[in-house]
Amino acid sequence: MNVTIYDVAREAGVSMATVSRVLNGTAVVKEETKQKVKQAIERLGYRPNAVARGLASKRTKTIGVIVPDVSALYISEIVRGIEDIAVMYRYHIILVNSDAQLEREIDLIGTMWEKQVDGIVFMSKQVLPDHIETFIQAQIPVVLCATEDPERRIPSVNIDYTKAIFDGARYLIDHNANRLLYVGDPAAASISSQARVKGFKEAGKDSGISIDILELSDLTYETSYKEMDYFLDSHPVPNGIIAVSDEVGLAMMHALQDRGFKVPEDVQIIGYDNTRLALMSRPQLTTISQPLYDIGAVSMRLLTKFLQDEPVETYSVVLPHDMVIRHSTF
Amino acid sequence: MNVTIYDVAREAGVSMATVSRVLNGTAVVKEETKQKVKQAIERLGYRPNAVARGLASKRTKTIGVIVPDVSALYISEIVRGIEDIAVMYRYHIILVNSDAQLEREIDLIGTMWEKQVDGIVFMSKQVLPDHIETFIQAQIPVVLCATEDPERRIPSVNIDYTKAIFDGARYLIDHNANRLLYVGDPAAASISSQARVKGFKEAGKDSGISIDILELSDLTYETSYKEMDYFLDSHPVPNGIIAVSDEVGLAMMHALQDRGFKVPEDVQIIGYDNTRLALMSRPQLTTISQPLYDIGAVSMRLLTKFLQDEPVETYSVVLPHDMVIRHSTF
DNA sequence: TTGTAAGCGTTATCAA
DNA sequence: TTGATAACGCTTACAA
Repeated sequence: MNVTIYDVAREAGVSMATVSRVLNGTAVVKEETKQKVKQAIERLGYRPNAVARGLASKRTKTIGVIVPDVSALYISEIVRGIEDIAVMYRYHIILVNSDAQLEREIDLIGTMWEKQVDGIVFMSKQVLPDHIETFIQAQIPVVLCATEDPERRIPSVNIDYTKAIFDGARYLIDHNANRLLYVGDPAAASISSQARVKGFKEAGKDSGISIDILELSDLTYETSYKEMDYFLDSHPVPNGIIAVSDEVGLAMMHALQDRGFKVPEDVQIIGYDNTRLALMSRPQLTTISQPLYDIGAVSMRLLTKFLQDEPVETYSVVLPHDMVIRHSTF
Repeated sequence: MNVTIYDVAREAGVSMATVSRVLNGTAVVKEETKQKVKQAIERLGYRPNAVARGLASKRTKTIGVIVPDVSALYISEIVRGIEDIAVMYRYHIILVNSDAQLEREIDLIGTMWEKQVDGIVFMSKQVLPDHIETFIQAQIPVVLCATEDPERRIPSVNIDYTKAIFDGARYLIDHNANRLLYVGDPAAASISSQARVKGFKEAGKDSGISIDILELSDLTYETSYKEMDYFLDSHPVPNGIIAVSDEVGLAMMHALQDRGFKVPEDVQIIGYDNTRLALMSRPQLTTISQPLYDIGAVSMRLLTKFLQDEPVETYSVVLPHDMVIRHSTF
């Protein structure tokens, strides 16, 4: 059998209440007693049982983290941010993958509820009424991470996707590009896609600028390359491209280069995410950088504020994005 | 206050034991009673409290997953494998990052103990006596994932790193390379590094083959590029290279190409991991593929066997690796 | 087939 | 400053 708080109490010649007190520092204990208890703990190799503690205190010091897929590069970076801050505040995270499926997401929120997590960091393509309803029903503090509630009823941490793409497009325009192409997934796929397309369109409203959009069926290098290649058969070559990711940006670069076009002379390209990929192309890729780690970290920090009843100024945190200028643009 | 099993019992007009029985299917319950209970659960929106259940049953259905850093590409892929199988067996995972620091690792094992996890999937550079001791003390089933106990006291899942590099080197030799270079981190850094270097040396024992090793100070693209560039100043150009990762392989390729060498004509290059990166270079990178997802999945599966007292044939599982031939080799 | 009641290992509320 | 003791919400003998 395992050593319990009761064993420690007996060993130290005090009551279990006192042991609990020195363990949690919830009340003043005479220094001498405290030492006795600590020594007993040491001697017995006692470890408090977090489950029992969770039951008694109704707080598990555990956060549910629901993501579409940890193995996605940008997500694992965010998760790292979440976990680091969680540890800092003495929380642990239960990590689950939803594969971006609504039913599974709802189900997972329920499971988190059963697990009595103190809070949830939630990530998904979009937030639907079903989500909101479940959150409310479960009565668990939630922070949306890189995800937004259109009605802003749930706190969230994001960057301004619209402005990010807008800035990128403006940069191209300011550097003499006038035939712009945005390459991404179908805008219907997620809130952030819609936001990006919106930014692109806004930037292209100038006179003399033509804009076009290439919707990819998926966001892998191979598909992007092929579909761009196909696109070029029937469309004039753009001289400015913004891609939804560095991987797609790289595919664009290769598709163009393989047709004999020069980057950035003939066409300038901007990627997205500032992954290591952007460094490994020739020329190196200019890219829009999202502070992924920070998005995770700030989400978790925001959640801790709710959990500790700290005052919260901003419910919808917007983190600044950045453009990293390399050599695929002027 | 939350709905408890007691509320359900009253609502259904049965005892809480009966409710527990229909919940867990631990005993036969009359169909009629079962229906009553189920309806009561439905009406009340009851969710069992996993913490209370964990305390009473002494099993939390939770697995601790200790990794150096989730945000590392290959690790997040493994974690995904772990989580998928965990879900399949109705477990959840608590994920923690150790940053490969011994002290933190030991500490985390202790925390997992407090959390009363049913088992641990452990990943680290190496397994030291301190680890083993802590595992034993905690009395929690552990599976080492992509990590090995030199004395094989703890079950583990790996690929045969020695053979993987050996195979790669043999491939190069069979394709007329006779000046081989292995590029990796210092062999002292981890068990797997040592294993790889060993495989390389073994393959190079043939007459007429010269082998060399370049130890990188870190494994990023930039550093690798620079250190290779420096290396080439004072060493003859190898005609066959095996890199410790695709990223490093890519750096090698670029360093060579920038000096005017042709890949694979002048020098053949083999990467490691079969990441998406390998597809994105020109020429595309031949690479040694580790089944990362599977390593995670099999680790977790193995752990479930221990947890459910299923018979286990192999304590040290070795998964097959693979060579993906592309265009950086003949 | 069902009910009773004793844990599980803490925290938290009273008293002392 | 400390000690009893009642929760916490469930599982699990043991009875019935």
